[in-house]
Amino acid sequence: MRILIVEDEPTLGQQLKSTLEQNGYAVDLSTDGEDGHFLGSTEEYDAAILDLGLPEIDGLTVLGMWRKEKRNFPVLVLTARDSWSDKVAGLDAGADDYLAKPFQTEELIARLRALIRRASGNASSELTAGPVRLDTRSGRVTLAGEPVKLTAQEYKLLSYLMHHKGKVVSRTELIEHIYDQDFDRDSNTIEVFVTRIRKKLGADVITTIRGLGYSLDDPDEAPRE
Amino acid sequence: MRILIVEDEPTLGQQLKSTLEQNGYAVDLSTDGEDGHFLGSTEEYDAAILDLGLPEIDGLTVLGMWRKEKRNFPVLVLTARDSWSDKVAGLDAGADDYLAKPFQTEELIARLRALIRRASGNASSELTAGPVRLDTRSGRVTLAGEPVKLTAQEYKLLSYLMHHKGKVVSRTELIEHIYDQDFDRDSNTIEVFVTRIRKKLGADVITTIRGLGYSLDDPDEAPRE
DNA sequence: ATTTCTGGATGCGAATTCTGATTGTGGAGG
DNA sequence: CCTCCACAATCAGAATTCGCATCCAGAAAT
Repeated sequence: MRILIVEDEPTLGQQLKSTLEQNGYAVDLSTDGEDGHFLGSTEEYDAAILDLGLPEIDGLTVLGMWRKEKRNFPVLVLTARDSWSDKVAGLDAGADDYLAKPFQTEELIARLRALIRRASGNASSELTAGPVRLDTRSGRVTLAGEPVKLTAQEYKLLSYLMHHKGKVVSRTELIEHIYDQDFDRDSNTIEVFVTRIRKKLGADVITTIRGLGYSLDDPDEAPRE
Repeated sequence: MRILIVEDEPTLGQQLKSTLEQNGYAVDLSTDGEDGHFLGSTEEYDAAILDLGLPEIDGLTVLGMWRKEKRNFPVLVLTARDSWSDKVAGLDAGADDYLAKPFQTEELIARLRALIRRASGNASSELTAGPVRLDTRSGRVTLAGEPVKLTAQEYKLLSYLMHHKGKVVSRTELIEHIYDQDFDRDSNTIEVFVTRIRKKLGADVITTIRGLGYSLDDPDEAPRE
């Protein structure tokens, strides 16, 4: 985990840096707003600790710029001030947490952990197979980056296959997982939907294993002979 | 957005509930740990406010159980105690934020907003999608700069969609997140409100994915990769 | 008391799914 | 090497489901 500290007071900054490093973080320390903003814009951090009382550029401004640039790492704001209106302003400006000086280092560490944990919680789970990409979180499918419109059943079928990538899935298994309750077993809907998916995503996405079922393989992972 | 409050003191609990409701949240209130834990386990919340000093079951225990059950909504912990060691314990138990009693309601609201914002992966309190802009701080919505008057429910629905921009959101999910506990789940209100929002903001703001739900897309957002 | 808002009902129109028939294909056995 | 057969793919029309607009009554706000 990589952390950026923007803190103008050298003693505190250094102390924080070494404490965090002892806790297993990689830390960059910047002592003024401009430099700090630049680092946050160009490097990849898992979180930032930002002092509001900076010389030259104010901390809130730096935060605002990051957010405008779509820099979405969580930011923990430090401030000497303790009025709730400042806290509200900071939180609404895009800060994720707030800590008033002076503080216990343990509390800082705990809050930082909480921030990072929370931020990693909404990583989108993506399933890929060749050029096909399915985001289970947003329910979206793309083919080579281009969004593809799938109907409800098409999506369910593809989703099941992608969750079992590389495995041979029988027609029965598909019917059981796509339809609730019992469903007319001798119907060829599965074939129909496989056809339709192939039309939208390319014929080679789903492989037919004659007599057994279908399988979805990732050409990137299975080196072809 | 739907919030769970677990607070044993009835006066404070009721007061919080009505304040939050005035701010456009759907709120369920529980006055003891067991019931609170049950609600948090079975219903869908966008955040919870949890008092640590509960009778019978301790707040930290409730929190621990939720986390063990993989209930990942953000939790804001309230406590009368003010020692940092308690804070650290709370945060490490899986709390996402911490507020010591007594507190300013404004700060609570601001922290709650920040929690929900971050939980949905948004950095800024200004949510935009094409010409539509929603300011979670003021509760205002503009279309191409022009202010638009939305009713309470319209705002709730739009707000939820904008917090989950790009995601396909089912009707069930919408009902669960903009209404509280007791509400008739099979009614067509969602459709009605979607229609009304489209009338005010333009038909193309909300996309229908037949059989799956609705999704709000940002045309400005370049499809990544 | 008046106006606005909410939530449920209804019927229409359209997109989607299903059915059944037909055409296509691989491979085992002659 | 060819044939045949079982299985798979495709197609088009039918049936169904789903979503939308509209309306109305009761609730809530002003």
